[in-house]
Amino acid sequence: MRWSRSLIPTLKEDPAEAEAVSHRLMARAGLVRQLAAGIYVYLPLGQRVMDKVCAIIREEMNRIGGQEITMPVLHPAELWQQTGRWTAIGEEMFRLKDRGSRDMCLGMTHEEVITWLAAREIRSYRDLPQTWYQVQTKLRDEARPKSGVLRTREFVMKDSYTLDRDEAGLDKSYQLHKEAYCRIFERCGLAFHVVESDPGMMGGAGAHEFMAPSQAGEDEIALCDRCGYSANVELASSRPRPPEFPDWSLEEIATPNAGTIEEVCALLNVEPALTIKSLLLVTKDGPLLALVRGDQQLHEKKLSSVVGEFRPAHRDEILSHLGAEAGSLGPVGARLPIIADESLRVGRYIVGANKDGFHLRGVVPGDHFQPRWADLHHTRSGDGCFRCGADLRVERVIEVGNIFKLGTKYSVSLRAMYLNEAGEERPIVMGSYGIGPARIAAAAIEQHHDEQGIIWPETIAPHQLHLLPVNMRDEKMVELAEALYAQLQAERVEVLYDDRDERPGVKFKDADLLGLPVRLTIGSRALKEGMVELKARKTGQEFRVPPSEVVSKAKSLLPQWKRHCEERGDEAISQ
RNA sequence: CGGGGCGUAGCGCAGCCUGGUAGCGCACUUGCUUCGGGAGCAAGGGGUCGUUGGUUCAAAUCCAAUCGCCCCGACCA
Repeated sequence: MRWSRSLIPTLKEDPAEAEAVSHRLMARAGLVRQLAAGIYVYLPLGQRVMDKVCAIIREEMNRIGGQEITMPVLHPAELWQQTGRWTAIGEEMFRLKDRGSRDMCLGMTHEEVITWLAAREIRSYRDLPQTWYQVQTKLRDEARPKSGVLRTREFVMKDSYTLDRDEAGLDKSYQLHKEAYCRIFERCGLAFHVVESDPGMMGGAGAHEFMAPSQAGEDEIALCDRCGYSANVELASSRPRPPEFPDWSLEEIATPNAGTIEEVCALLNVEPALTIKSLLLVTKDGPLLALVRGDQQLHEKKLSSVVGEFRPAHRDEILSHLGAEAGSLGPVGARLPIIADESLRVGRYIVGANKDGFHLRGVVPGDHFQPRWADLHHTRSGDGCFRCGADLRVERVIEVGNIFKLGTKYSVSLRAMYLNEAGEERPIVMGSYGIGPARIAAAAIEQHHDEQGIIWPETIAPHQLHLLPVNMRDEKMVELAEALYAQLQAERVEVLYDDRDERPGVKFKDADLLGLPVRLTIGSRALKEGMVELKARKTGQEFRVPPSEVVSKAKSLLPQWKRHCEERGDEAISQ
């Protein structure tokens, strides 16, 4: 590709609205432009990256027996009403009416459509298993689009769905997807973790997420380096380190004007881990006192998975149920259901006395009050792994893929059935699997860049080689550049030829910004000795070679590319 | 949806507090010089100051409403 004839609008400065590294670099390198909040145009280089990523995804999906289809973006409401998601999903779904006033929506995911298709095309156990996938645009009216292409309202997703006759079949399909996904992210040059995740509204029996470490991520995962435990913090269990418990006996102590944990701790000169945070909540079954250790955070999702929806109590409710203000609440003597975090099973603590200005010291949970135990705390770095006890590490990550065991949730509601050998009607057992190619591209940039710009993994770089003649007014240089351009193309090396009549500094800066794996510089310095220069973007290594050796040297600097070419035509792994 | 910030030339910004009719850098056009890390000189083109309404002799500037974008939080199939 000749730069002079291409749309590659690089920017010297960061766009004002871009904060995340990948957002800044994608805009500056001329990969994307923003049309509106969470809506992006992919320019030629950005499109090439997306094409590369999608090609890898398609290869790996086909390898596990996936068949590509394309489902519609526009869906009739009826399908979504049948599964209950028409009402279960809120404002995140784009809804509209057609000219006949029929309710329609824009597809944010395709379980409904795929199940509709399965319901009408699958009849017998002989038709199973099946793996169907598409690479298609999803629309979600996100409450807050952010971080460039990391969270957008319109985005391309590879989504696939497996159809099996039973759980065992699903397990196998699920495992194949898990392995395929690992290969995809590896080939795209990403560092990533596979973690257990919360199946959430997708319903079903199990789920994993593929998480690429990055500061720009929105999720956090807990990792154990010793036993390999890894989970989204939404789900992760941990054992907070117990403090040294003083040998307190039970007594009431005055704590005037000390309401918050910090104030109480400052007043009594103790660490927060020796206190208990008591929160009065209102559930649909009435008031409930929830307890976590003073240095811990209540994990609202964990609690609501145990007690259902809840809200904090109002001041008058607190006064009427416990007879004290929020700063002096405690479980002792409370005539309320109490739920306490597991980490409180041991120790002696300071708790509110349910009497303004007083606390109780030396309270032993399970002894002085009887709670129901549950995992309610937020996992933090340094907590003990609940499996092996080693220190957990909490890392910020970008979710680049997820896999769900759906089970029969959708096949039952949409009547996607098959007949087994005995002639009995059975619901199809389904799985659902998603990957965001734009997130892969952005995560790759987040993980591979420096002050000067992007450092693309070879496999998803928009081009392999950046051909840079230093001076386009030097006939000899141009002659050689043109010859090498033709030769490299003939050898199927993807070349971006910077044939612009720009000053060298501009071209070098842009080359670093675009971050193609190999730069081929043709300049007067080396040319005097009949040489040209090859430089690896990643390592900064430079090589002087005669023009005749450019192709072989360039290829040796692109091992991934070479291996990828050799691998083409691999036999598919059948299911 | 709650909190905060910002909308002035293609991009990045100043001007606003203290009203007097718009400026800087980059980019762009032309010419000359320059050519291995974002060149220099000279001459140009380009802006209903997000929008609407109000105050005023006069509004980019003050007031109100509204739209848009970003960040934090809530939410997130």
